Order: sequence, then structure tokens, then C-alpha cells
Amino acid sequence: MLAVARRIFSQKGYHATSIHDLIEAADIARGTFYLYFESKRAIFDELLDGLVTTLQAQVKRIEVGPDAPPPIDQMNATVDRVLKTLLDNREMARILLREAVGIDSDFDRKLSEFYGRIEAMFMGALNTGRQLGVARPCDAKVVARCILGSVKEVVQWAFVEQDPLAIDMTKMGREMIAFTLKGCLVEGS
Amino acid sequence: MLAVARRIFSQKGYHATSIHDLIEAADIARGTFYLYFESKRAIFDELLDGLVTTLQAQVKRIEVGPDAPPPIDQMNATVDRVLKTLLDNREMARILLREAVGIDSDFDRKLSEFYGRIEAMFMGALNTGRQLGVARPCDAKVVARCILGSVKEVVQWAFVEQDPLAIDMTKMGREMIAFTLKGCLVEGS
Amino acid sequence: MLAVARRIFSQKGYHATSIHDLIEAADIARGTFYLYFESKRAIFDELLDGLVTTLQAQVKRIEVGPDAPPPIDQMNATVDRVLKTLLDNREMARILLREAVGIDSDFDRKLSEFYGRIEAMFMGALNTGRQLGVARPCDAKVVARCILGSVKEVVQWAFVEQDPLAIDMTKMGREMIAFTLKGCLVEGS
Amino acid sequence: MLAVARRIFSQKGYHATSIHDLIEAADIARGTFYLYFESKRAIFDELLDGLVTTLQAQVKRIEVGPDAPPPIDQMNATVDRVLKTLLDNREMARILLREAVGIDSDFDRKLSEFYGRIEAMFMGALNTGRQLGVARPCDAKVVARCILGSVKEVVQWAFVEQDPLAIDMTKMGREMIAFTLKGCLVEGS
DNA sequence: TATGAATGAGCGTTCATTCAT
DNA sequence: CATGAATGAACGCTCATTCAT
Repeated sequence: MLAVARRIFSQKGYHATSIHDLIEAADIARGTFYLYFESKRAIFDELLDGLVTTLQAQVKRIEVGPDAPPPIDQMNATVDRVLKTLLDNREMARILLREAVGIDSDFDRKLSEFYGRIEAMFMGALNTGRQLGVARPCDAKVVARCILGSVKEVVQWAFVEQDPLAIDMTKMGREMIAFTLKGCLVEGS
Repeated sequence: MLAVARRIFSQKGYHATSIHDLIEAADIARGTFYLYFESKRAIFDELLDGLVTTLQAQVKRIEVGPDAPPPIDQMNATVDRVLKTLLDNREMARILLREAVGIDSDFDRKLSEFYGRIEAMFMGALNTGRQLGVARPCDAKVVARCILGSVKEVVQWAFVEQDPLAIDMTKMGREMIAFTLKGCLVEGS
Repeated sequence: MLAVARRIFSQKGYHATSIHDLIEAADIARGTFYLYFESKRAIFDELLDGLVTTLQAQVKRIEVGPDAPPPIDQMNATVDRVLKTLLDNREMARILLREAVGIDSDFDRKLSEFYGRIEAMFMGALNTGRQLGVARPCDAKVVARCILGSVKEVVQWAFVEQDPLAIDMTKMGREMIAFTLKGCLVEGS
Repeated sequence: MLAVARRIFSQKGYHATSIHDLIEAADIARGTFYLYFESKRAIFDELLDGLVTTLQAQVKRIEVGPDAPPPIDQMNATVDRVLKTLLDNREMARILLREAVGIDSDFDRKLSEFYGRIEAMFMGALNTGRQLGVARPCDAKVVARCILGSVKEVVQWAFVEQDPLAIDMTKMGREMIAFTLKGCLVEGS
């Protein structure tokens, strides 16, 4: 049922998906649906909460210290993990990135908090980087949002408008990291 | 009518706005609404099309040549114009960035084309930059999406979650350009 | 619409009447119903509130004094008015007396208050009667409920189980008053 | 199971009680419920039929004759028995008096017959009383309904709106009999 | 041009009942 | 005997759209 709902929601979006669509696709009766899920909203939540939780678990704070691996390796690993998680859950990823708002105000808040936490992590990394003398002085909030936006947009483009399986995710991740770290100019220009 | 619809859509979102909301706010009769607009979808389209057209007019291809102003000045000017347009139309900007997906598949396609054109423009600029030897070799498609995503996210954050009037748009624009050009690392690190 | 709803509710009761029944009988569309009434509950309320208000207006406190008509005449007049009101609204009377409880707790309370006011009025009359030395000493609360119950039962019987138009209401009213005042025994026995 | 259903029906009323409520309270499975009862309606019937039968058994025709106890003692005894039965089954009494109408037309008819039999008994007693010269000439049908209504209303009031255990039932019964026999006026007034 | 009463397909949800195990 | 997952008809209600005036 969850798998079916995932597919339908992913194809049609939340509002355009009716209970009728879900139960027809799952070939169950109306009542059966409500036996397992409290409401349309509830199954949607259940679906997305799983991805959000998994996603958050993939993102690890970059450690600095004599025994820690080089920061760039940690970043690569995190990005690889995140992209893999999204790829493994590409239907939900599609929903998470598309159905950004407009379900209801509760959902908007939830999503906003999720992105807020990611923003906070990027800001933390930027500040650490500045203390270590490797990061440029900048408005950390704006730059954190830039990074977040880069990731969201690239992933959405790759997953929604392209065939995600045809894309070399590792390569794409490296490009995103390079852009985030160095921008698009050659150094010294 | 359009102004009223703009306000209501911006406040409540597309799905949560009913024809009743629109005609009540505009103080016209139901029939009158349908005299001027084919449907709820149609007025929403009209509203967004206006912004999209205006927005596209603000973005000018960067010229290179002996008589052209320095590229950085052109970029600053374009970003300033775009941000000003968005600020002047912040209600529609809010809608464009928050709610524009998930209305229906026709609309999604339209939006996708709009962003596609912007992506193409960024890619063009990147390629020109590389020919001039100032841009890093990179996957232009990915980097173009990164830049687009940065802008979208920052603007959405500024307009939806903050008070856009309390933000120094020029400064914010400069931060975004700096990030886009140079990333977040100090040069040479 | 109200007339139709009155008939249907009266025939089938509140729970057994569906919106479908109402709109079919009135030959209007679903939407039209909700154009005029907020909900099924609302139209039911509207129907009953009217009768309850009218009914309460018919019951006048019995006046005692040198210029007042004889109490028995006042009682007869009040009973005649009440019975006439019920007869004129016999469909709603049927509902009021049958659908005594079970709509929802709000409605139960409302009805309970209505009967409470009538009880209070009977108790007042009984106490006045005792001060004037014409009423027996008794538990006024119990006797007030007895009188109320007599009226409810007789009216329900007459309206629900008989053809109310075939009954001589004036005669029935006189019987009820006689019973209430003197019981069923011959005096002195 | 019957005891549980009695409690739940009494607390929530027929319509507001779902099969879920019943089986949860009885801690049995859905299927088990339908093993013992044909339907929700059936268990409700069974519950009420029991009380109705018991109740009818408590009401004995008043005997007149040289060896019979004084009629007033017989009446007191019958009323005491009826009130005791109702008190012992106060949950069902609550249902019988509050909710019994409006379930469906079959049930309404059944109830109507029950009250019809009681009415007939009262009419018989009144007619006997008149032959013995102790009862007033009156419309026996109306007076019988008055008596029935008195009892129903007082009992309902006592059981539903008051705490039945806090009421002196014997005293209440005597008041009702006194009212029924002598009304509320002092004799000779 | 403007109106607003009327429409009805469609929604999400409930719950008494069934039946394979 | 007992179970409880599954059913689906029916519910009350919404709202974008139409059309006679």
C-alpha cells in the first residue's frame, strides 16, 4: 500500500491524488485504506517522514582533528550518501522537492524546520571553516541558503526532469561540491 | 481584480484559495469573475505569466567586447534588476517560488520551460567564460542548475520566511554573486 | 424547502433522513441545499426553534387579581392556544415529541432547558395555588413533571398515532385540565 | 455481552453507539459479536424486549372483591414494583424512555403497542372505577394517556436528569398516585 | 455588462456487516 | 467457536462552473 501510494503521490502530487486513485491502484476497498491509515494526510506524512528521517541521518557533521579524515573526503562521503538515499527513494524525493508547500500549514512548518536544520548545519560548517582560515568571510546565512538551494535544484532537476538512473551521481556530487567550494571562476582570475 | 487575486493567492496559496475568496475580496459577483476569466486556473496563469515575462526581460545576456562594461558590473546590474522586480512583485514571487509546482502537469511543464531557459542562459555565460579563460572547466548543466537553485532558494527564504523589505537586496545580491563566482573557500586554500 | 424538510423529518425522523432524501423531495441539487442551510443539523434546528419559540409565547403566566379573568378561563385559553399551535405545526410537533433526544448533546441540552422552563412555570403556578389555598400540598417538582408528562403524552398520542384533524382539541384540552386539577376520582370518595 | 451493551447503549444512545464501541468494551472480536447477534438492531431489541417483558409482568390488574386488598394498596404495590424494576434496570429504562423512538419504524410500532397495552389497562381500571362509582366520568382514553405520560415523564426525569439512587422512589410513587387520583387542587375548591 | 441562484460531480470519511482462516 | 481483515454503500459536505435574468 505504501509503495503504491508512493508511486501515485509521486506521479500526481498530493492534491491531485484522491483516495479513489490510491485504492484503485492498490486494488483494495475504501474501508481497507482507512483500516491502515487515519487519513490521506496521514499516509502522506508517513511516507515523507521516513525519507526526512533517513536523510537527516545521512548528513554527518564534518569533523576536524588530527585523526579525522580530510574534510573533503568527509564532504564527498556525505554527499554520496545523501544522493544515494535520494536515489533509493526517488519517488519520495520527487515529492519532497516538488510538493514543497501548500499541503497545509502544519506541513509547511515541518518542511521549513527540516530545511532550517540543514541551513544551520551549513552555517556551522562555514563558521568552523572561517575559524580554520579556509572559508571566505561571507554572510553565512545567505551562503548556507545558496548551498541548500544548489542541492535542492540539482536533485530536483536530476530526479524530476531526467532519468535519475541515467545520471552518474558520484560525478554530479563532485561537481556540486566543487561549485560550492570554488564557484565557477578559475582561481586568480 | 488581478491585484486582488494576487494578494489572495499569495496569502493562501492556490489550492486554499476559492473562487469565493477572490470574488468576496474583489467585491464582484461570481458571474462577473467568469466574464473576465475562464477559470480559477486561468487567472492564476495570467498572474504568473506576467511576472515570468517581466522577469525574463530583466535578465540580459552578458556582453563581451571592447565597448561593453566590465562583466561583473553587468552581472551586478542584472541581479539588481531581477531582485528589484521580484521585490516589486513580491506577492507573485512568493507564489512562483512556493506554490508553482503541483497545480497541474500543464503548469509544471510551463514552469519547467521557464527555468530551462534560465538554465540555458547560465550555461551560455559559463561557456563564454570558459572561452575567455575566466571560468573553470565544469559540467555546465550541473553548475547552471546550482546557480539557479541558489537564487531560487535565497529569494524564497528572503521573501517567504523573512520580511523582504527589511533585507538589503543589493548586499544580498552581491553575496550571491560572490558565492557563485568564488564559492565559499578562500582562494589558494 | 423548509416545508419539505418538515415533512420528511416528521415522517422519518432526524437520523433516518439523509440530505439525499431532503433534496430529492424538494427537487433541488445538493449544492442548492447547502446554499440555504449550513448543515443538516442547521435546518433541523431552524425548524424546531421556530416551534419552540412560538410555543413558549403561547403559554402565559396565570394572573390572579380582582381584574383578572377566572384562573380556569385563563388555563383553558392557554391550553387552547398551545394545542392550536401544535395542531398548526403538527409535523414539527411530531418531531419535537418523538425525536426527544439523541440528535447530539447540544440538542439534548436545548430540549432539556425548554422542558425545564415549562416545569418551572408549572411549579410557580402550583406554589401560587397553594398560597391561595386552592392547591394541595405536594412535591411541586414531581407534580409539575406529571402535568408536563400528561400534556406531552396526550399530544404525542393524538398527533402521532391518531389523525389530529379528527380530534376535538378543545374537548381534549378540557379533559386534560380536569385530570390535572382533580385527578380521576370522584370528589369525596 | 448483554450487560456491556446495556451500559454502552445507555451511556451513548443507540445511534452514537457503534459496533466498535460494543466489542471494545466487551473485549471480543467483531466476528464473535455477529456470532451471537444478528445485527446492532437485534441486540438492542433483545435488551429492550427483556425490560418490556419484565415491566409488563409487574403491572397487575387491580382486583375488586370481598377478599381483595384495598385498591389503593394494590396501586401502591404495583407502582412500587414498577419503579423498583425500572431502578434495577435503570440503564435500559434510560434507553426505553429517552431513545426508544426514532430507531426505525418497526421499533416504533413495537413500542407503540407496548404503551397501547398499558393504556388499555389504565382504561380498564378507570372503567371499573366508574362502575364502582369511585372514578369521575371522563374520556378514559385521554385520562389513561395522561396517567401514562405522568409516569413516563417523572421516571425519565428521575433517571436521566437526576441520580435515581438519590431519590426516594416510594415517596415519589405516592406523589404520582396522589396526583393521578386527586389532581393538584384541594378537594371542594 | 453584471448578477447570483443553481448545479452536480466529486471529495474524504464512516461503519455495519461478511467470511476465509 | 473465535477471529479480525476486508468490504463498499452511504454519508455529509465543498466548490468550480453555468446560465437565465
